[in-house]
This record gives sequence, structure tokens and C-alpha cells, in this order.
Amino acid sequence: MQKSRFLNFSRDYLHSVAKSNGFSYTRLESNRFLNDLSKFGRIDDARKLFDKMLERDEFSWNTMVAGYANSGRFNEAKKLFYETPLKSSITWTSLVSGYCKYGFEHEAFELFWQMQFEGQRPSQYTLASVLGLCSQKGLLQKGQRIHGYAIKTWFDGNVFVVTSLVDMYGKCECVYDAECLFQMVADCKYNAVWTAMLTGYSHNGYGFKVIDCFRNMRVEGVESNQFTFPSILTACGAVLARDFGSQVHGCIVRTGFGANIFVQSALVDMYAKCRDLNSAKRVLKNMEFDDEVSWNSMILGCVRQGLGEEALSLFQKMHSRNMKIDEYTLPSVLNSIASLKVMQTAISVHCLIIKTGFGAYKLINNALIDMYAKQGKLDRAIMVFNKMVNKDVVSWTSLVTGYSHNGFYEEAIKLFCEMRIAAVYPDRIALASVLSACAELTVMDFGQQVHATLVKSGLGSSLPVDNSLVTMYAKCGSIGDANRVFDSMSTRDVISWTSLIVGYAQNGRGKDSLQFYDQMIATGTKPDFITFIGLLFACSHNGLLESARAYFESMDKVYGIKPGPEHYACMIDLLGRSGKLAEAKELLNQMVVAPDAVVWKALLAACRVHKELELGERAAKSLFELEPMNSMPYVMLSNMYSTAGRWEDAARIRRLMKSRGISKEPGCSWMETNSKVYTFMSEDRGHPMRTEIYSKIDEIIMLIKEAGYVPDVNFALHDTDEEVKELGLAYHSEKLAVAFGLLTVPQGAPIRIFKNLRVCGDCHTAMKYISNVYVRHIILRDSNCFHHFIEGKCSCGDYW
DNA sequence: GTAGGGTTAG
Repeated sequence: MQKSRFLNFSRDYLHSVAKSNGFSYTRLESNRFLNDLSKFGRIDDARKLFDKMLERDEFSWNTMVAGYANSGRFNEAKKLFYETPLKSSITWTSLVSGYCKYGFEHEAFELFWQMQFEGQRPSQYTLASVLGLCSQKGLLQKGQRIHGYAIKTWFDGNVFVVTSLVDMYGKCECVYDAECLFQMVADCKYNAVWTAMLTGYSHNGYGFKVIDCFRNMRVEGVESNQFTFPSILTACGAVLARDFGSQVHGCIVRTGFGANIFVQSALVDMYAKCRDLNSAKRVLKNMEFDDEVSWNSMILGCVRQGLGEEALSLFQKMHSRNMKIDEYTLPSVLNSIASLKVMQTAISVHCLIIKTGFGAYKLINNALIDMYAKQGKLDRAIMVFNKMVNKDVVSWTSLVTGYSHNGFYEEAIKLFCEMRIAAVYPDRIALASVLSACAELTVMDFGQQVHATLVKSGLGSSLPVDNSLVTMYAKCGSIGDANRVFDSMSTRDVISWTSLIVGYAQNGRGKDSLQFYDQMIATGTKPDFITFIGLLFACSHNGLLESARAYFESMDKVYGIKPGPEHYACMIDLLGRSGKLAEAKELLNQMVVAPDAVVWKALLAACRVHKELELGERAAKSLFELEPMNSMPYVMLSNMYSTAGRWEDAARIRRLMKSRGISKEPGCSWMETNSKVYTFMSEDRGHPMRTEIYSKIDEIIMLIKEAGYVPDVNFALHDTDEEVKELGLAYHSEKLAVAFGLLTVPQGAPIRIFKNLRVCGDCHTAMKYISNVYVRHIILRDSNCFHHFIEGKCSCGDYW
């Protein structure tokens, strides 16, 4: 059943009446028909009538011009306009408002100003039309000019014009101006001006002001209508004021607007946004007709609540009921698909989009990029992106984030730069996204530039941006900067606190992490799943076994969060480090969830430290199955055999690894100086400063040996004689990097080194000596955490 | 009256 049925009925009625009477009516009656026909869009029939009319007056001409203009047929409208014998202000206004309705800015204004030269006075309708155009297109300056004109022509006391002005200022984000004008006429109890003010507040995100204003409206006895209710309900949805919205619902029922389709769809939307899906469904069910707008709201409501499957099934119902699928339906549907990982459905919906001609819609393409990226199909996401001709900041951000989520951080940053070259300005969301890529790559230089962009842009900060700044600085080893951003924040959520907790833990200051956790609890913020990962991580890197046990216990007991494999991994890691391998084993057996790769990795690392070959073998074998292409367990196990002197077994594992086509990720360190990145591989001799670097290493080894350093040849893993082993150790990539750092970084500045793998035990010891002998702050970020070497000590407390 | 992209983890 379609809602336009009544409309069709009227049209047919008109048509038959007009035809059966052979157009032979009096002037007055003909004019009335002419008006009706053109109002219902039967412009060609209207023209036939117009041509047959023997007597045409001003009204006939004006109606016909307006009819053409309102149907967007401007060539005919213009022609008739020039033919009109007696042009009045109404004739001019008819054409002007047509141009306004269709958004023809240039034509509308030219005609509007030309009107004055011809000595025609614009009416309140002319001004309202032109102001409507300014609202629609956000033309503040032009709107202000019309406002000035209205003052000069004494229209500023006209409520009709003031209403348009309030609407214009509201839509142009000048709520204060709208308010001033509104207050001047508020006491006239004219419903439309109140509605315009409500809509203005709502449009600018002042949900609570909408509610206040609506209350005042009721106090003043101004009646609400089908235009007021949707506006107030939208605001309730925006500020999650379900209870107030529900009261408005009661008011709607009492005043008899409950059957209006606009009001009903606004109700569905309000309840869905307030996460009361049952009420939303109830309204939807009681609707007389299937209204796609309401269904769209319902689907979106499901998606936002994480009910992807339900959203998808509603969409399928829409489809089977032959409802109209539109440009509002599809983004939500694509969103639900993205969360469900159902590639087959993804492709069929994409086909539907192309078949139904939605392939060129910007928002739909943006949603497609996001959907494919989240499904891990970057190639398809890139294809959609490249085909788009009207990319905006959302299209770019979707792909930037897509790269990030799939681990291509460098590509994410490159694409962000390309976006800037394409003169697309990043917004806060784009900045938050690229900052997280900076954090992953620990490129602080670039991260600072993004931070500067944010400050210069005048966008103002937001919670996600600040959160990602905290993480970016923390991950780049600048925990002080991270803390400064955190302190500057006016509101903080669980993510802000967790970012800081994890940041401190990664920088070897786990005890501070625990203090921040206490502060967080004191402010009433509840920890989440990830907070506990951070906390346990902090404990495990500081050897705080008892605290960790207490946190682990409290997870489920106090906060109802079931520990995942991640939490078990931290606990096992900590037990392993504390030498309590038996207890670690016990915890492993107690696990409710199946141990994943992270758990086995933690156990394997513990076994390596405690030289527990048997358990290590078990962990490694589990990893061979869980992550067949990961070289780490092979290397670890082989190293464990080497350490135990079982060279045969070590070689066997290496051969196994080779036969399975797995290669070890080579150790690599890098440094950034003067915006250049210098990389070092183990025993690397390709560097332009190699001679200086290698003689510096000789000097370093000599000096630190004098200070007490003893090379730990356990970390040199070839079955050769001790002296050769020692030499291999000396040329590990991190040692090459630190030599380069000592040569190039000015005294007093920290030497920042990055390594792709965990730092080796011998290098760790050496770094401590170097920091003391050379009086340097060395910051080494390995794949696991930060090591701040100062005065012979490391921030990790030798746990890493 | 309805729509797209973002922040915390080992």
C-alpha cells in the first residue's frame, strides 16, 4: 500500500472533471482548475487549459509561470514570464521562488536584485523564498544581506519573514542571531517561528535547548503541529532523552498527530536512537503503511546496537515487501555487513547497488569502501575508492582507516598525505585515524605535525582525537607529552584512562599505571576489557604478581568482565617471569576459553627464560599449528636447544622451518635524525658511515668491558667458538644503531632507537653500561615495550 | 522525518 494513493485519486478526479467539461468554464472556474492542475504537477494539462482560455487575467499568467517554475521547467517558465503582459511582484516572485526551490543560486539572486531595478517590491513571500535558498545552501553572507534589506524595507517586523530569518541563521550555524530574532517575536505565539527556533537548536546539536524551548512553548500555550513534533523528537534522539521523548509521544497521541507519517517516522527514529528498540518496533508495527524512512531508522538503530543480523533481516524484509530501497537504507545495510563478515552478502548487495543505479552515490560508495576494508578486502575497497569522482574527507578517511586496520600503517599515512595534496581538509575523525597509524609506526615527527595541524585548523579537540594523541605520544616514548595531553582534556572516558595506563606500562612505569587506575576508579569511570589487559601488562613488566592476581580476580567478580585469552596470557607471562612455571601451567589448564597463540607465546617465552625445554616444546608445537607461518616459535625452540647444547635438535628445527618455507624476520633497528630514517641490520656493512660506526663499536665494547660488562654468549646462536660468538654479538643491529647515535646525536639529547623484534639480552645489558659510561639517555623501543636506559638502569626493570 | 569515516591491547 502506498501513501500516494489519495494523491492519485485526486489527480484522476481532476483530470476527468476537466476533460468531461471540455475546458469550457468561466474565467474564475478555469483559473481554479489551472491552479489545481499545476499544484498537482499536471503542468502539461494546465498548459492545455491555459491555451484554450479565452480570457486570461493576471492570475492565469502568474499561476502558469509558477507551475513551470515549481516543476523545474525554467525554459518554459522564463519564456512565459517574458510574455506576461502585466508583470507584478507576484509574477517575479513566482520565478524567483522556483529558482530558489531548485537551488539555482545565481539565477535566483540575479532575478531578485533585478526586480528592484524594475521597480517591483518584493513581498514577504519573495524574502521567504530567497532566505529559504540561503538556509538550504548555508549562504550566511547572502542571508545577512537579505536581512539588511528586510530591515530597510520594514519587513523585520513581519513574523513570516522573521521566521525565515530564524531558520536561515539556524541552518547557517548562527544560533545566537536566530535566538535574538526569535526573542523579538516570541510573544506573538506564532507556531512556525517556535518550530524554526527548535529546528535551529536541533540542527546545531543543542538538544537540551530544544527540550527547554519546547517546554516554554507549552507554557506559553503555543500549539504544536506536525512540523514541531518531528523536530523535538529528533533532538530527543540526539541527546538520548528517551523519557522526555516518551512524554512527547503521549502529547502527540493526545493532540491527534499520531497518524501523521512524518511524526511516526520521527518517533521510530527517536526510540531507535535512544536504544529502545522495542518501542521503536511497536510504533513501526502500528503504522498503516510501510514507510521506508521509518524502516531506515529502525535498521540504523539495530546497526548502532550491534545487532547486525537483525538489521540485515529487516533489509531483506523490505526487499521482499517490495519497499523502496533508497540512499538512506544502503549505508546502514553496508555497515551491518561490515560488522558481520559475510562476503557473499556483501557482493550481492554491491550488485544490487549497481543494478538499482546507486553506484554513483557518495555516501554509499563511502560505506562500500569501509565495508570492504573491514572485511579485509582492501583491493576491492581501493577499487571503489579509485572509481569515485566526488571523493570527500570521509572517502579518504575510510580508506586510511582501512589500511590501518589491515596493518598497512605506512600506506595509511601516505594516503593521508595524498589527501592533503588533493586539498581535502582533514577533520577530527581523519586526524584521530592517522594519529593511530603514527602511534603504530612510532613516527613522532609526523605525529607532532598532525598535532600541529589540529591546533592550527581551529577544529577544536574531541575525545577520540585527544585519546589518539595520548597513545601516539606514549607509543613514541614521550610519556610526558602524553600526560600533558591527558591533563589538558576537559572530559575523559575509559579509553583516555586506558591509553594512559598502557602508555605508562609500555614506558616501564607500571607502578604509575596502577596509580592512574586508582584515580580512574575514584572518578567513577568503569574499566573495560582492554583496561585490564593494560593493568596486567603493567604488573607483568614490573613483577607485581600479587597486584596482578587481585586485578585478575576483580575482573569478573567486581566488573563482570570474563577474562579472555589476552588476560590469561599476561598472567602466564607474569608467573613465568616470577619463576612460577608450575602455577602458570596450572592456570593454563584452568582456562575456560581455548588458549590462543598469545597464551602459548607467553608460555614459550617463560620456558625459554627458565630453560624448561619440555613445556617449551609443547608450547612451540601448539604455535606451529595455530600460526603455521610464524617464524617465532621455530626460532625460540631452536634457540632453546642451542642454549641447552642440543645442536642437533636446534639444526633439526631450523631444517623443519626451512622445509616449510618459513623464514625468520631479520632483526632490524632504525633511528630518525633530521627527518631521515637510518636502518641497520645485523652485521650490516652497507651504511655510508660504516667505518666510523665499526670503530665506534670497538671503542664502546672496550670501554664498557672496563666498566664490568661481560658478553653473554648464550645469545649468539651458532655452534662456533666463543670469540666468533662474541663478535657476532657486537654487531647486532641495535648496537650498530647506538654507535651511530653516539656519533650523530648531540650530547644531552636522548638517543631514540627502534627495533622490530625484542631486544636481545646481551644488547640489553650492553645498553645499560653504555648509558652509564657515555652519560646518555637511550630510548629503545622494541616490539614489546620501551626501554629507557639511564645511568646504567633500564625502566623495564629487566622484565621484557 | 532517515544516511557514510574515528579513539584504548599483547
